[in-house]
Amino acid sequence: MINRVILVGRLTRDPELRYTSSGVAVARFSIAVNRNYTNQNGEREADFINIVTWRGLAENCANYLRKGSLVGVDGRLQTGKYENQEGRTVYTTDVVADDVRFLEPKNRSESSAPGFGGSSFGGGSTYNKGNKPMDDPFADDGQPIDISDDDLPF
Amino acid sequence: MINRVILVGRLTRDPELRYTSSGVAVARFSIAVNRNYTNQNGEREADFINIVTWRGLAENCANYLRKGSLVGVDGRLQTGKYENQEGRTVYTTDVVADDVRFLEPKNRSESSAPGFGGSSFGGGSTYNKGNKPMDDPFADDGQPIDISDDDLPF
Amino acid sequence: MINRVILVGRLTRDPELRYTSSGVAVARFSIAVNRNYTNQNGEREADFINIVTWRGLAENCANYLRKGSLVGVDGRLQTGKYENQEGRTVYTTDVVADDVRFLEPKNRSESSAPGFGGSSFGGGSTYNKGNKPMDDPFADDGQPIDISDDDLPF
Amino acid sequence: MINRVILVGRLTRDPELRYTSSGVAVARFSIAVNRNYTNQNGEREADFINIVTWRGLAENCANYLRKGSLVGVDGRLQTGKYENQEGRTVYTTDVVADDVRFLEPKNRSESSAPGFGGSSFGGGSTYNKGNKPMDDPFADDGQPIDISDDDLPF
DNA sequence: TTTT
DNA sequence: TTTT
Repeated sequence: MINRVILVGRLTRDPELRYTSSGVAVARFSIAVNRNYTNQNGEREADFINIVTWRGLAENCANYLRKGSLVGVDGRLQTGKYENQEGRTVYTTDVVADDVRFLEPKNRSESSAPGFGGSSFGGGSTYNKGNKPMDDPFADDGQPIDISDDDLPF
Repeated sequence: MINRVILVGRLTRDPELRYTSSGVAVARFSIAVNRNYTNQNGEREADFINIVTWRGLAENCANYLRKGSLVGVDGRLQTGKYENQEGRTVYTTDVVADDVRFLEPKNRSESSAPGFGGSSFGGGSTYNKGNKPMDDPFADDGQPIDISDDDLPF
Repeated sequence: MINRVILVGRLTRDPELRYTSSGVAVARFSIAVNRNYTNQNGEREADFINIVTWRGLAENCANYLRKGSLVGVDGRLQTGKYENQEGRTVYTTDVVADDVRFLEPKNRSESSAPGFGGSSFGGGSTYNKGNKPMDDPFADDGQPIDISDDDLPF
Repeated sequence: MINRVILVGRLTRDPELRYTSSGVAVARFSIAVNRNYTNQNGEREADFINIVTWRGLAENCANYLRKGSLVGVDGRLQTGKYENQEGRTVYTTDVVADDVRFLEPKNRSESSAPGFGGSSFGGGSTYNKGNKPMDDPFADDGQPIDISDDDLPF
C-alpha cells in the first residue's frame, strides 16, 4: 500500500555503519526535524526520527554525512518490535530511506565537518558495480549532493 | 522543516475519541499498511502506524471509521517519550493527520461495519461552525468520502 | 533532489499501452483527484493529472485498471515540452509513477469494469522474470491490489 | 482526495508578487528540481515546476526568495486551462504550496542574493495579525528559515 | 540517544 | 520562461 515519508532535517549524530552477516551494508542515524512553530515557552521543538539506509546508500551516508548535516530523506515508515532486558515489548518506528539528499553546499560541509570529505565517493564499497557513470558528489556547481541508490534493483 | 507522511491502510481497531481538559477532541487509531512484498515465508507483512487526529477531524474519524476501514492519511511524523511503570523511557512515534480520506464506497462500509453510519456527519461536534455547506460524506456517486478538516481553497 | 508526488484518484479513461522502439512498455492514463472543498457554486472540482508508468507496472496497469478505477499513485513530477502544429511550445507536466495501488475490492471492480479481470496477472508480459513469487492481485482478503514494480532496477 | 507534492529545488527567477482584486497576495515562481541521474550525454536534467503561494506565505516568499534560492516545497498539484491567443486550450499544472522552507544558511543567501534581506519579515504585509510572536527568519543558529503560513500546532 |  |  502507499507508505511514503519525506523529511528534511539535521543528523543528531554521525551515521553508524554496520554489515549484516551476509555482507550487506546498513547505516543508521537519527535526524532532528524542527517543528514549524514555537511552543508555549517560545522554544522550537523538534521530532527525532530514526533513519535506516541500506547498501550503497548506507555507505555513502556513512562517508559523507556527519552530525549536523542537513539532509532530505525520501522513504517509508517501518515498524517493528523486540523484547528488552525486562521482557517488555518495545515498539520501534523507523524510516527506511530510498533516497537521501545532502542539502548543504560543499564548502560549508568541509569547514563544519572536519575529516569529512576525505574518502572518494563509494571508496572501498561494493557499490556502483553497474554500468552507469558515478557522479562526483562534490560537483563544480555547489548544488546539493546526490547520494541516491536509484540504480540498484532493491 | 519538511515533515510529510502519506499512508494508505486499514484501521486495526475502532478509533478512540477523547477530549482534552480544554475540550478539544482527539481521536487515536492505528492502521496496518501492507508491505508491497512477501517475506521468506510467503507472508505479507504490515507496518502498524499510530494516527492522531484533532478537533473536527477527530470527531469525523470517530463517527465514520471502524476497524477494517480503508483510509488515506496525510500528516506529519511526531515523536515523544514518557516514563513507563519501571521508570524506563519509552519513545513514541505517531502520525498527526492533517487529512484523513475514507477510501471505501458507502455500501461496502455499511455491510462490513455494522452500526457504522448511524450518526449524522459531525453531529454533536463543534466542527463546521463556518459558513460553507457541509458535504454529505456518503455522496451519490460512490466516490471516496472526504473527511477533511480543511474546507478552504487555500 | 527531492521530487515526490502522492495521489489518490480515479482514472478518467482506460490506460493506453504503447511500446517504445526498443520494446519497453509505457502506459499512460489520467486521474481525477477531487478537491477537498466545493467551489462557489457548490460543485466539487477536480484536478486532472497525467500518469506515466513503465515496463511491468505499465502492463499491470493496462491489464487491471479501467476508467473509473480508484488508485493510489506514488511517483515524481516530470516536465517536458514539444512544438505543436502551429510551432508553439507546449509545456507538459506528468507524474511518472514508481508505484500504483489498486484501491478497490475485487468484486466492485468486476461488476463496474466489464471485461476487466479476465487476464491473469502479468499474462503475456515480460514482467516477473525475477525470482520472487508473483502475488495474486485478487487476494482472498479483499485488500487493495498491489501492482508494484519494486523488483525492477528502474 | 490525497494530493500531495514535496519538492526540493532552486528558483529559476525571482518570485512575482501580485494581489487579487480583493487584496489577497499571490506569489508565483518556478523551481528547477534536478533529476538524480545524468542523461545519455552525461548532462543532469531538471524538471521545472511552477509554484503558487498565497497570502502571508506569498509575501514571505517575495521578500526572502530570489533566483537561485534553494527551497523545500510542500503542497498540492492543481491543474487548470485557458484559451490562448489562437483559441487553443492550454493546460496548466502548478503546485499550490502549503509550506515553503528556505534551505540555505543566512550568510550564503546574503552574499549570493544582493539586496535580498533588506525588508523586515512580513513588512508592509497584512500577515501576522495573530497573537503569536513572529520568528526571526534569520535566526542565530544558521538553521533553515521557516516561512510557513501555518504557525499553529494543529 | 538528540540537530542548527 | 529556466536553477546550482
